[in-house]
Amino acid sequence: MNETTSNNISVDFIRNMIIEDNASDRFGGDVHTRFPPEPNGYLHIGHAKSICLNFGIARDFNGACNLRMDDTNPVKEEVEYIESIVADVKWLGFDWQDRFYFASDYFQKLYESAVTLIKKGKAFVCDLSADEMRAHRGSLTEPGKESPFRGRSVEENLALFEKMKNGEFKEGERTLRAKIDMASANIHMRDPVIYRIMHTEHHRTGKTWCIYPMYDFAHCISDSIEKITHSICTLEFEIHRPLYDWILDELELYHPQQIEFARLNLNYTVMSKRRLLELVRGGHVSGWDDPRMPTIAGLRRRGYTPEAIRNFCSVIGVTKFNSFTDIALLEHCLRDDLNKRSMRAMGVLNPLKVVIENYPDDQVEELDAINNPEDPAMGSRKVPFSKELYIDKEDFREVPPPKYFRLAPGKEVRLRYGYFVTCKDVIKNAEGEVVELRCTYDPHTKGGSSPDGRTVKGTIHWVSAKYAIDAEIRLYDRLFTCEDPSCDESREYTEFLNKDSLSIIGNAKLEPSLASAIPGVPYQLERVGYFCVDLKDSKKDNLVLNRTISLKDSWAKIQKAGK
RNA sequence: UACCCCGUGGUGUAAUGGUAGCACAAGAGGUUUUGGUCCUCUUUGUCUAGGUUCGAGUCCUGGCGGGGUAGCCA
Repeated sequence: MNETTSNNISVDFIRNMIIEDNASDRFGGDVHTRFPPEPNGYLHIGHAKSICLNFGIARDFNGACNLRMDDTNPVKEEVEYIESIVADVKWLGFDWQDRFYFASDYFQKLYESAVTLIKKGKAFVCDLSADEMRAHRGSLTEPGKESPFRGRSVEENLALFEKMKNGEFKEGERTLRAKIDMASANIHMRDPVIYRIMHTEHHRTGKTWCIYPMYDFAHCISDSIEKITHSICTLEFEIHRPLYDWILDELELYHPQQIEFARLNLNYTVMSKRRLLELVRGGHVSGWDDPRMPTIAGLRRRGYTPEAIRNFCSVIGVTKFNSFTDIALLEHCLRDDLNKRSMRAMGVLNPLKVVIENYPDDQVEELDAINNPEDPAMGSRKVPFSKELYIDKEDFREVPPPKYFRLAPGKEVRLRYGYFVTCKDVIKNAEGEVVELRCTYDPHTKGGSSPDGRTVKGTIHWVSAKYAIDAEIRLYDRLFTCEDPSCDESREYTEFLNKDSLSIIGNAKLEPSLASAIPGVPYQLERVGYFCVDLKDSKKDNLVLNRTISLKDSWAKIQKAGK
C-alpha cells in the first residue's frame, strides 16, 4: 500500500464540510470552534465526544478552539461546575490557551444588539404572561396568534426595554421578543423570547443585570463575537438553526455556520445532566465523581485515562443519526490503553492460605518479576517468596471441572515468576470450607520453568503471607441492569439501578511493591484486572484500590457456555 | 398526524455513481510463565417499492420506520 492509499482514511461529515468551506475560501481558511458548556452540572462522556470533536477539528485544521461557559441562566449555574468543567477539559488533554470566555462577558453587547433589533422594528416588548404566551403560540399543527403588543412603536419598545433593564418590572411581567412569524411551521420562529426578567444575582456579573438573554439570542451572537467559523452542536438544536441565522442576518453580524451532530448514547447508563444530578442528590451514588458515573470526574476516579477516552471518541465517529454505542467499545478502548501502560503486580482478592511444606521455614527469596511484558523499558522488580502464601480462592477447586487448569488436589501449577507447586492436602474448617492448602514445590523450577522440560497448563498469582500488604478493593459493575434505563416512560429509570454495582473487598492481599502505588497511575493485578489508587479515600495506612476494569476472562466464557 | 433531520451486519461506522470495507461484539483455531496481550480464520448488512443510469448504499419519487420540535432551560 503506498502513501496515498494508506492516507485515505475517512473523515466525518463535519470535517468534510470544513474541507469544502476551506476549498471555497468561505472563512478565509480559518477554522475556529468552541466548546460551550452550561455550568449547571458535571461534564460526562457525551461531552467528551463534543470536546474531542471541537478541539480535534481545531488541531486538525490548524485552527483554534475556545472554551466558553454558556452562563445565561443564573438560577441554574454554579461556580463549582465551572471549576469542574475547566479541570475536566484540561485533564482530557485539551488547551484553550487564553481563550476562556463566558457568555456573560457579552451581556452589554447582547443588550445593545437587542436594542438594535428593536430599532429595526424586529423586536418588541411583550406583556403576555407565560401562560398567555403559550396559548398564543399555537401548536405543532396549528399556527400561533400574534401578541396584542406586537404593534408597539419603536419608541415605546425602547422605553419599556430600558425599564426592564432598570428593574422596574417583576419577574415574568414582560419579555423582549423577536418579531418574526407567528405562522411559521417552525415554532422557534414564532416570535421567540430573547430576553427575560430575572431578579437573580449572577455568579459573575452580580447584580448588574436583571434581564438575561435567552440561549438562542446569546449563543449565535457569542459565536459571532468570537469569530467562530463552525458552531458545532447537537441534533436537538437543528430546528433552532433558522433562528440562529435570522438573528445574525438581522443584526448584520459576522455569521458562523451551525452544524449539528448526534449526541452520544451509551448503553447501561444514563447521560442526561438532569438524571445524573438526581443520582447524586438521591444518594444513589456517592457524588458526581463516583467511579460508577459516566462523568469525566467519575471515569477519572475509576481509573480511565484521557487517552482511552479520546481514542473512544475517535473510534465512535460522528454522524447525524441517533445511535446507541455499546459500552463494550469504551471498555475495549480502556483495556487497549491500560494494557500498554500498566505496571503489573500481583494481588489476591479472596485469600486462601497455602503452605509450601518442603520450603525452608524462614527462607525468603526475592524473585524477579517483569513490570510490563508489553514494554521492556518498564523493567522488573523483586517479589518476596516465602513458605506461607495466599492465592485466590477462585484458583483452587477441590473437584476441578473439565478444562480447569488451576490448582486442585494432586495437580501441579506454576506460581507466576515463582515455582511449580503441587497440591498435596486440603484443610477444611468445621463448616467444611477449604481454609488452607498444603503444597510442595519443585526447587528446580525457580522463576517458573522446569529444567526437565516439563510444563504445566496453569499459572496462578500469589503473594507472600508474611510480606503482603492489606488493601480495600472496590469492584464496580454497570450502574444499570438494562441497556436503556430511560426507555420505558412508565417506569422510573432508577428502578433499573444495579444493586450490585459496587462491592467492597476488605481483606485483599497485595504484593509489597504496591505500598508505594501512585495515585493516578494504572496498575494491572495480573490475571485479575486493572486497578488504581482511589483519589479520595485511599490513605497511607489504608490503601483503597478501585478496579477500573477486569481483564477479559475467557475462562468465565467457557464456564458460562458449559452451563 | 405540522415541520425538520435520519435509516448500511448484533453494535458503532466507511464507501462522495464503479469490487459493500473497518472496529467492537460473537464464534473457531494458534502463540503464550497473565485463561491477559498478540496472530489467523468464520458468521451476519445497504428499510421498502418504483424511477434515472451501461452501472445506485450513493441521485429522484412514494411508502415504512426512528428521532427532534409547542421553557420566560440550554
